[in-house]
Amino acid sequence: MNKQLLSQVYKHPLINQDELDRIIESHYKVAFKKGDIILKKGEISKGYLLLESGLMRSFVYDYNGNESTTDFYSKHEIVIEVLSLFQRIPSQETIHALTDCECWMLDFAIFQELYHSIPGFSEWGRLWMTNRLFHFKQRSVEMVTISAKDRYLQLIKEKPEVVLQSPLKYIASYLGITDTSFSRIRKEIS
Amino acid sequence: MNKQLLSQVYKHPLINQDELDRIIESHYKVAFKKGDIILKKGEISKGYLLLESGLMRSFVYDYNGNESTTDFYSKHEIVIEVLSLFQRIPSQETIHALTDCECWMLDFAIFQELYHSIPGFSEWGRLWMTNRLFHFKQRSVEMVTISAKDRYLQLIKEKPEVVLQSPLKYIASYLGITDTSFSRIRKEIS
DNA sequence: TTTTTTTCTTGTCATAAGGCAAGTTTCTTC
DNA sequence: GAAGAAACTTGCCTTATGACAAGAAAAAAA
Repeated sequence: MNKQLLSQVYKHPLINQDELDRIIESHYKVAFKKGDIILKKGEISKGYLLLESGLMRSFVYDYNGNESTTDFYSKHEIVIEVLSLFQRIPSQETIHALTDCECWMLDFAIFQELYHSIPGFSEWGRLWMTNRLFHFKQRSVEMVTISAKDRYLQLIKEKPEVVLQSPLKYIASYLGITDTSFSRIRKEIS
Repeated sequence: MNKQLLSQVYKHPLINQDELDRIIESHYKVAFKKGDIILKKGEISKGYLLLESGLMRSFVYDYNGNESTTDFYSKHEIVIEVLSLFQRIPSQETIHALTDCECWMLDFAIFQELYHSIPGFSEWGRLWMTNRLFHFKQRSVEMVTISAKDRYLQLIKEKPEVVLQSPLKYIASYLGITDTSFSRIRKEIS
């Protein structure tokens, strides 16, 4: 078991070595093929994943029934549908592997056990949640205050792997524009 | 001490009566005047508020230096800057009272104590956080998939008090458009 | 009340992005 | 490797929203 990645992700001042080991041992390995659906709209999420390698995306259907990509997940990131997992309700989102992926899985029941028995782990969880909240708040501001072109340039900087590995249409739907417009922006930039 | 509001907000299956009382007793009353700044960009948040009455908004400065309203808070809602409070870092956001407000305040240190000694409270907190995350994720999708006019109609439905009490320019910046455009939309609707 | 400031409206013109449709190019898969 | 299906590009025209500026109305201050 390669603990490198896991111990890096769960690093936190309030988590000691024993606890860290316990957390790490609770994960198990899973793999997905390109195109696999990890979580489907309507299902209840059973746990979350840590990406060892590969690329995933999550999306929802907007009011017009079009897919809208809400996020990309690349290696060393946590792939999770928070609302479905923690409220035990059917997911609005669908999670989709864009490449073959290797992951570490943590089941909900075990997560709960760790969350309530290791104070540092619940701090860690809150910290993570806080960052996500910030991410989406910022995103909702940027979606209207920055032009699509600049949002694209920002994405290139922050997640170059996405631009290299994802089909254009998913990037376009992440940027909130049509693939036609995105194609034009891309042309303009290169 | 009016416990009505507080016990309603903290209602959760895993919090028993004793615990609920302990939580409620930890809050103290504060009042703000219209125009007051509750938290200023650059300060570290000292705790959070529960609005008994009144209206507040939070905003950030976007890349062009313009104010962008990120949220409105009306009565019975929690007014908080999550990132600053939980990560103990200077706030990006500013929180601003749009009317006179009566609030219940909970200090960070006391919150932490409750969070780590009452399991139901940390569940409650995570649940709340989950809902906020959902809110902003959805908002970031809607900001580009729905027209400004429809976002306005939605706001009227969901938070009519905002439309009645907030100056037009803050609503416009919440919708992500200029006040000029918003004025035209409003005209068109009425 | 009068003055000043802020908030809101309206006009004209510019621009980013969308809708639709026709073509290419690149992947699948049989 | 040929056929079909996706993915991507390009052209033409429309539309939502922005930028700037002038003025009206309302609210705050004096």
